[in-house]
Amino acid sequence: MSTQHAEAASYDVRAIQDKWRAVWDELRPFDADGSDPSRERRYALTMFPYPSGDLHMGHGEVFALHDVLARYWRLKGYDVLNPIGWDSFGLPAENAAIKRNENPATFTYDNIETQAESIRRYGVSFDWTRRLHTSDPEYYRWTQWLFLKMFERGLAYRKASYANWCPNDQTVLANEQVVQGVCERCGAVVTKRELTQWYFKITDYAQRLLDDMEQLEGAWPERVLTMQRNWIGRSEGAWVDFAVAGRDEPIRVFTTRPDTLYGATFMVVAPDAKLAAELVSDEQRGDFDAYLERTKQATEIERQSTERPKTGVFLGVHATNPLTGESMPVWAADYVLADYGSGAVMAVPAHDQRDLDFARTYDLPVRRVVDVPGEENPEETGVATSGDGAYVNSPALEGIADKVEGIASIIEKLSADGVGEGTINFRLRDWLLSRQRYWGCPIPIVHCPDCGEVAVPDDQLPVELPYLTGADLAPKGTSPLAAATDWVRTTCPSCGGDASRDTDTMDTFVDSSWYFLRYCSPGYTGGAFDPAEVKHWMPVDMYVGGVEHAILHLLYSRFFTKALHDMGLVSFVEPFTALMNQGQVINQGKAMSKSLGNGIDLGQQIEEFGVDSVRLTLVFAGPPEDDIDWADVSPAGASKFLQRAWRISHEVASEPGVDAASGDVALRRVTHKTVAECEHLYDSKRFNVVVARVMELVNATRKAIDSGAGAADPAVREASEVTAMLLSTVAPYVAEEMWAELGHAPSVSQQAWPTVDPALLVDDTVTCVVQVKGKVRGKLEVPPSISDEELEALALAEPNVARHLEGAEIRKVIIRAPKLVNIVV
RNA sequence: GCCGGGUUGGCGGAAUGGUAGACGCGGUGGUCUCAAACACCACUGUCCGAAAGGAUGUGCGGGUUCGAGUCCCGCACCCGGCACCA
Repeated sequence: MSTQHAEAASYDVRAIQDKWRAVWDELRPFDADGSDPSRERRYALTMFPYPSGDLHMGHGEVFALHDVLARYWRLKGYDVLNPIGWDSFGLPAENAAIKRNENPATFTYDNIETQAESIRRYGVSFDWTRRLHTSDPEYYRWTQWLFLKMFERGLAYRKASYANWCPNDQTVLANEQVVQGVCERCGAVVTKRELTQWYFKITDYAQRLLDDMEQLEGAWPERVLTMQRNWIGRSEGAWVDFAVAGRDEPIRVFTTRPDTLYGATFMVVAPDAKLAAELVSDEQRGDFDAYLERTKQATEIERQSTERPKTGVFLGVHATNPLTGESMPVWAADYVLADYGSGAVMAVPAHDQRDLDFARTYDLPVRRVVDVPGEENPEETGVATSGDGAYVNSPALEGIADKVEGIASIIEKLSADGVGEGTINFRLRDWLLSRQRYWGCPIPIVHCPDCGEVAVPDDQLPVELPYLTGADLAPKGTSPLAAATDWVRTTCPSCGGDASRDTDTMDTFVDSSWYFLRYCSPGYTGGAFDPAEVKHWMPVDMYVGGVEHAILHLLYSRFFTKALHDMGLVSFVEPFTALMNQGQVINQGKAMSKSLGNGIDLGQQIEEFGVDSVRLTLVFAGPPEDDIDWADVSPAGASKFLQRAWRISHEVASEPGVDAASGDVALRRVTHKTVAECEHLYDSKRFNVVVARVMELVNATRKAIDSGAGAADPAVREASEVTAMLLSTVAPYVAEEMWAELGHAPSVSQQAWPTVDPALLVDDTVTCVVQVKGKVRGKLEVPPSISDEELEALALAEPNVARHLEGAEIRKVIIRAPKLVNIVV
């Protein structure tokens, strides 16, 4: 037999890729059906790509992992929706267009065609009939429609505020797009600009975004839920009003420690909050203006640094402590943030480190009101205390030594006096959605001198982008659309007078906040989506994508879904019932980068090893969420295995349709156990282990052919057919080829999941481990039905066990028939 | 600082509280070959031993249990998130 192997048969990787691709195009086995409402459905979704150049390794991994599940679900008989599209608005296309003196559509749609071709070659089982691009007017018409729905309900509004500004991209950014003070996209240091911008009122949904995470617990990665919780930043406390002499409005502050109110010795207001400018006295105005100017110059990085010494300026006014009636100086300092809480705080230097640092810098009084056991007086040590302890200098809290109780008690007192109330504050800010760039969805609003902000009527949507090219797109700090004067000039839909269009475009995250709904009915013209189709397909059963969207896209999509729910447009409140974050593909311990020269090109790997081998390599490397170091894996090994698997199908010597029941029982047991176990493994997303089980099946089949039942045994055919089916989820081309070798008509991906014979899951004999004092001293081959008594007798008779029992007294025998006996001496 | 996740051979990784290291990579030896490649077979945690067998072993220290990689307590280190958020 070894002579045969010396010229081992093999399949032509490239030929079968071309062959089966054509067959799939003809058969369309991956289009979602939807015609039978009683058939159970599954929605598999992968984060749609941005059309930058060709696919890279990261795409290769997401598509491979997500397709395993889609294909498994199809084998299980579900009607599977597995759509693909492009997130095709965005800056890279615009920057390329400026450089090449083109319109961004050229770059965008060229890249989309390149990627589409690569994805087809990659054999992903997408339903291409539902393909969409967010930059198509037929798509963004509905993005505008949804914006207007938000506008109608007051969820989209315009306000003047200090916004994050990226000096490189020349546009404002949402908070979510500023990471540690730099632009999430380009890395430029972000500054602040006062601008009037559009916002979505995501803060209205803060509590629900938090509460509904309960539904996602266990189905979303814990770290993503944690990130969202951190980002939303719920904080319980109270607001407290401090009266100011000569002013009607009090200074309102948010505090989580109202119980330390007796320790408040001064107030601090954010310099860039309106309140500061209102409060400042004439004598202090010069100093304040200078300080405010310095604050504005500071970058987000500088502003957020905790290392920086505290600075501030006295505002020349005093506020009154509502509990003690004491007069407290009011300062402005940039350690207080304008857009959190009310932009003002009561400073309790003894029990807040920041306040203490400030107090020591400007020689302000420190008064301890909580005596924390084992901790020194903060005034002397310079270390603020925040723990529980007996309240001191706090008449209203006498006898209380518990923080929770103290807080409740003070809130009650403040409420009774009408100067405070318990409240909840969030870190989450409203979503700034305007962008001063061209290649995005125009905001469908007309500004009328008489009527104000007027929605563009439905029948006039979409508001299409004017065709601009090259230098006309160059960032100037204002939207390029403003330069298209003919486009801007329009009439007011309300009064018919002269008016102008809004010249900003939307953040591209708006486009992607609802695309999963559009997939359900991509051609629908009666609205953004057909409610009946959405009801049928949504919510998404598995969403696969990178963790970098943990708080951007995923939070926004959750918000959109809830808003649409409240509008009565969808029946569910969470769009993605399960989420999987694939790891990164790295090389030699480091992220791939041009500067390191360690990049691995997906296309090149496919050229060398073929699609199936690359996909198998990515799936087999480890758990889906773990990073893959390309230096640790072996696409050549994957190739070898696939050839081995195929060769078996080539050697099978029985006819299709032969009854497996007469086949070799030992091999049949392996086959049926593999099917049963893989089902469980797929369901728990352990695809790497699925591959390992299929490898074991192939090994067992090889052995049966070479030194057992032989290639003509029906069990060998059964094993090979199961191998082809399981393999079709990971390596679709070779699986089809095997299926054809086995004499079947395509497509293997449309076959029904094999039926497991429960009788074959039980072995004739099982290995029983015999332990003495918990250590393995012998093994027995016993029938699975063996009784405890029989097993104990056999165990005690085992020679090596008997040797270890010599001279010892048996105290207890634990029997877990038929697998284990533990003898305690 | 707060929150979340992790730590298993040379490497990637398997293990409903019951044989730790499945499967693969790499390595060693062999079959085939004039030779090589391909393929196939065997071995491969560490230490002692010719073998039988024994000792030891899942980041560290304790605990629960007949039995712990798995459960509980404490600690170290690594990765990720948030952080002048009052």
